[in-house]
Amino acid sequence: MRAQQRVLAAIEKDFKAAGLPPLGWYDVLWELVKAEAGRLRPFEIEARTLLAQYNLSRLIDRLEKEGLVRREAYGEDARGCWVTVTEAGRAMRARMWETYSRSIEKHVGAKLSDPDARKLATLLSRLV
Amino acid sequence: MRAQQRVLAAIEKDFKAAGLPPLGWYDVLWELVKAEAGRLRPFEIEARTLLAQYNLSRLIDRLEKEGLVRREAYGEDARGCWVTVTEAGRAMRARMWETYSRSIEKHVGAKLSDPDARKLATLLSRLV
DNA sequence: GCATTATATATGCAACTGCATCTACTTCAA
DNA sequence: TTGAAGTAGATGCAGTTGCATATATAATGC
Repeated sequence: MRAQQRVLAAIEKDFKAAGLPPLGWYDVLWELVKAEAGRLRPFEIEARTLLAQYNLSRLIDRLEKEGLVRREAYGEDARGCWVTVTEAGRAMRARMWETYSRSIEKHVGAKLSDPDARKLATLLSRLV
Repeated sequence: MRAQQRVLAAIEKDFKAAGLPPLGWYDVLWELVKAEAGRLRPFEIEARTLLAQYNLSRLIDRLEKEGLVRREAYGEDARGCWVTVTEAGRAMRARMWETYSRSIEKHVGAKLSDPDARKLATLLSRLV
């Protein structure tokens, strides 16, 4: 818990210093960029990111307001929608990754050898 | 990040199911119970728990409203105060520990051997 | 001494979260 | 075919957080 708290705080701080939005935005944008056609249903994003449904719904509001994603109709089921990443969204993800990757390297990579990092990942994976 | 999120959510869920307050309360009460005379200055709690100053200030408000701690004057510096754990606070900490310890065992202990848990702790300690 | 700076804690406000519930569909079963 | 139950997503509200700043007191430099 302590380690997570420290590392997360350090990364968020780097993001803020770079004038970037919160880290949570990255996860959603990244899932969308990875997805086929750059779009997913909200419930798919939910499953991939572990965001709560009501939090995701509002996070999409914020991303949409910033023009990083678009909500589009989902034909086969009128209840649903697609969330599609825009060009601005892709650009923002790329820009965030520059800071993020450096931040991960600084706060995690620099403190563990590659075998140790792998060992850590293995141990943690048993908890999920 | 994922592992922490999952484990924390599972523990908070156990707390809720047992009708207990949030996990954060435990940390503060435990620091106070461990401390000499069952009291600490807010900034000492802050350093031990990694809570932000403004969050701690309001957490103490909530604990005080529930009668679990008391704010008392600190003679040598009129800016400061003592936060003292009450008998009700000690009882609550003990009650929380019953759920907490079982929860840790269930969500962490049961998934790692003792040597693996030690290894994990060692690796994580390098990140803080 | 006295103004400046630093420290300890609190607080107004805006943003975010959790919870419960709502709306709008879809599906299923008789 | 229709009513009950299920699913996708949104939202009102209360509680919590982060940020900036306020308040009160102490320490420090000149």
